[in-house]
Amino acid sequence: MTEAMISESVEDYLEAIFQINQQQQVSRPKDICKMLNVTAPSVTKALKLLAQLGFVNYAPFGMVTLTPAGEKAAKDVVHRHEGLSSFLVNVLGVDEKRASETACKMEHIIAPDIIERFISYSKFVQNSDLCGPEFFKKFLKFASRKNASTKSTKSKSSKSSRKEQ
Amino acid sequence: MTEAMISESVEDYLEAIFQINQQQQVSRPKDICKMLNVTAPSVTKALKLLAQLGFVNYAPFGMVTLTPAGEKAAKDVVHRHEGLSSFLVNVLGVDEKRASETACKMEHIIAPDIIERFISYSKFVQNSDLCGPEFFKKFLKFASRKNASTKSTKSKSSKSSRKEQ
DNA sequence: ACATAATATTAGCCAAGGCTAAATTTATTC
DNA sequence: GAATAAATTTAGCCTTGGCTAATATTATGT
Repeated sequence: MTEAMISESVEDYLEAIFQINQQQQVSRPKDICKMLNVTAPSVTKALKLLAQLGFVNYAPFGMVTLTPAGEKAAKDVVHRHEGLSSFLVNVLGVDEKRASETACKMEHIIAPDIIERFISYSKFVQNSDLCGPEFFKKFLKFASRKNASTKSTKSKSSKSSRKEQ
Repeated sequence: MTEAMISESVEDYLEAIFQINQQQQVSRPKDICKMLNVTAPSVTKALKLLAQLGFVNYAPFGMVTLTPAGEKAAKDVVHRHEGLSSFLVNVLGVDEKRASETACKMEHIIAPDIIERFISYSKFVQNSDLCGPEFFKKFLKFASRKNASTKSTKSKSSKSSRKEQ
């Protein structure tokens, strides 16, 4: 009923600020620009919105920190991001960089309980000895075989299955 | 280099038109409205764009059909949709309806080669006897255990994808 | 065939979230 | 402590893709 709905963009900013603050206590707009690949005016505008939503402490020309609510929301996004990213890496064998990029998009659009399923699955497969450690290797072989016979992507190089661009 | 980039919205319209045409040869704007939960003017506007992109045959007050290019693009979207949907149902145990809703969002944002991974995985797990038929059941149990201890979703169901303002 | 209902279209608005250019503020350097 | 550089903000534009209200067209029922 309350809760105001958080847009994808807002989630991205929260996540970015959280990450930056991990390393330097506070965020400056410039850092956020770099992290999200947007221009400075976009960041200013976003910060005003975040402040208005009660997620950040912000005053013009000042440093940016997360409020408790912002911290909570950010941690939630990060949880989803990391869970999905793990899934992509550990279950599907996607390389780290692309897994993170992909998680970054998935995290906003998939319902939380389904995201938890992804996370559970990832954990399950890793713990489970129902299928040996063979399992993952076999899948990678299976997937690359499929890949070979598929028009799907233009996939530039694709010379060695993993890490294609 | 060419290829013009297809937006999410365009993909949704293509998919909808394709599905409708499966059952009734041609689509009328009204059907598209219903399928996508948008208003008639939105459909008109979209159809003009689709026609301009060369994906549909459309004249005001006329029926809508897909051009060969539109057909190709639509089939591609449908392939991704069904593959992802299968994955969600068969690997993660999500129910059909929500799987379809979720696939509908995932299909636009995940790179094609990664979508193929999802699809491969789904097939692999189903064929593979590396892990018995126990595997899926055990996972469901595992997941519901996890689930119990999670606040996760209010899930409000949002009956049909778009438009929750 | 004509009145009414159903469909489509046009016109124009709105919000989100980018962007550039210009102005302002803060930092740095001699 | 000026002068310049760097960072930030303001102002205003643009595109996408919805929407409503009003208009126009097509279909239907008697």
